Amino acid sequence: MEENTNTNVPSNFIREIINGDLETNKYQGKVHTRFPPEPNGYLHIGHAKSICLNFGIARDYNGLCNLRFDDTNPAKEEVEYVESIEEDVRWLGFDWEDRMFYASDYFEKLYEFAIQLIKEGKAYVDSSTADETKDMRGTPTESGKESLNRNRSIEENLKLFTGMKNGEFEDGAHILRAKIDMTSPNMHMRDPVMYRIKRATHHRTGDIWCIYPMYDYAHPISDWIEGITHSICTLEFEIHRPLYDWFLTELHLENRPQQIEFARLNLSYTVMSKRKLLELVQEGYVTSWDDPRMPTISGLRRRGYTPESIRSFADKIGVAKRDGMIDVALLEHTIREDLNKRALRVMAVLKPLKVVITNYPEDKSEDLDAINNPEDPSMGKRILPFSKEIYIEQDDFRENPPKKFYRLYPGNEVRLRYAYIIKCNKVIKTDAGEITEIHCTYDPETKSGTGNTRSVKGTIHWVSAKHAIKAEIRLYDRFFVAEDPLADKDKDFKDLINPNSLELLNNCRIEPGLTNVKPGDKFQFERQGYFCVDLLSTEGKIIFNRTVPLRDSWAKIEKKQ
RNA sequence: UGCCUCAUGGUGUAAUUGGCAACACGUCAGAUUCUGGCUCUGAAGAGUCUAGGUUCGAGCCCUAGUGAGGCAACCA
Repeated sequence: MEENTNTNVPSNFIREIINGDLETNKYQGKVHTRFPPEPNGYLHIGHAKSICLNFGIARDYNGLCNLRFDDTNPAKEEVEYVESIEEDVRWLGFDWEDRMFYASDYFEKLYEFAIQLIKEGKAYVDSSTADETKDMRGTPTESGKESLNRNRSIEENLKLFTGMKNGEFEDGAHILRAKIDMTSPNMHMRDPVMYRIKRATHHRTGDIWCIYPMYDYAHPISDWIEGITHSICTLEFEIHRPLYDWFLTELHLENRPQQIEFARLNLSYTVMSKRKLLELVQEGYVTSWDDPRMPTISGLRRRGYTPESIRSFADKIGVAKRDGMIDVALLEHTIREDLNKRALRVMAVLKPLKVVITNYPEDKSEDLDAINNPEDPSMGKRILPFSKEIYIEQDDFRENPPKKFYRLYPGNEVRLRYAYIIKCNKVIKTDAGEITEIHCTYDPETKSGTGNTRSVKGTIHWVSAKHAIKAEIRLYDRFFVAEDPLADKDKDFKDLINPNSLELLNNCRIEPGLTNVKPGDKFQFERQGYFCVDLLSTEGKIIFNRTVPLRDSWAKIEKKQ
């Protein structure tokens, strides 16, 4: 039974499990997954892995995937996060149709199940303090001790738990615990907490409840209620699985979902934990959750990443149980791969150097043809104005060229892309020796598209000085200097922030056709990289973010020298 | 001195379930090129953590080690 129709995705252990379940007809041929974020922060690329995994499996096996908000802790959760999560999942290209749920949808049912467990003697109310509970739990190597309240009568437990629900007690006065085994080598089985009293306004249920279920209790039941077959989560929950199964067993539930754990994503040169990302935002190391240097979905979106590139990345990294670290180079590869096919080519000069073409008529200007995307002829052509004074990239001129430098230097010729071959005759400098402009002559016989066969080693980009428009361009680089900013536990990861992660250029010149760009528009600036119009860009002030530079083999050659 | 899990080129995943270790990224070289991009061609790079065992045959099965990660919120 080969249900996997997506040939881009290599086999993985989760698909093996599903294939096995399909063969044994464990779930009557059904495959139903879910993506269950807690709405307490913004989604990041690690979540994208999980989203692509869960929705991807549902798609490939003709199954379903739910979006479920795991909102059992009102102290940390907000609607703002719910909304951003919905937006991000949708943006990534996935559809939960009418299956958006909340753990809080099941508060009533969860409460009834808790009563059932109390009645069967499998749960009890403990009135110990939090500290006492902690002390009694033992350590990984020493077993715990039973609470004095462990043997309360069912009637008393019922009365107390009802009282907890009805608001008769202070926060922290009691908890409801599952009666399992205080000597278990698995700490999570030592009478885990099922409910705590917490007076906090829940973003959906308001003040209706003052007791809230814990994750370990709510999650298996929520999965079961929704008919989830494969409950996929990250490795740190592995040790919770016996508890997940315990609740389902003790509640006598049929068609039980199974929890499967995979390794979370670690990406080099960044951090992924919500707490650390929050720290970066709150302490002003970045401007916001969607700062283009953030590994959040919204940050990547603003940086210029496409949903397609992120999905392709998720497919390429695979799924396994061993934790490792993925090289950002792979992420960068997927966005280049995607944008290479689709992005309009355009000329932009980031650090302008004026070139005067001395033998070109003063008032003349020409309209030149430029190809929009050599990878896709259907994208057509555009017109580029040319005139006597142009700007080229400062990096494309050297007064004293190193070996293998094919660009402009005194006495050398280069082709101006889509225009003419020019020759550098003179370098104009200030008294201080600073180069202010270059004087060149052009060869009128070498106009692009005229069939002239004379060729030179280098081709450089340019814009016409009097036609070009100004723009601000933000060059982003990796946010940390260390591959794993958390590797050294004695060091604060914030000390490893790359001081040059943002280079702001506000004197850039871009071709005039770009006057009306809109936030989110994506381009390849020829020879430089992929750029995207920033969220805050306006007609009066155009702002571009560099998504990723082009691969640059010259930079490698130069570095070697 | 516990319990759970994991171990395959630099990185990340595969390996028809016991049959010549493959793919992608990265790296290097070359070809092509009006983008030092793309594309194309080729190369280097692991003999599968270690030691035993079973077998005609082991990355895969068994035993014992070693190393790494996780587990002691009224967080998820």
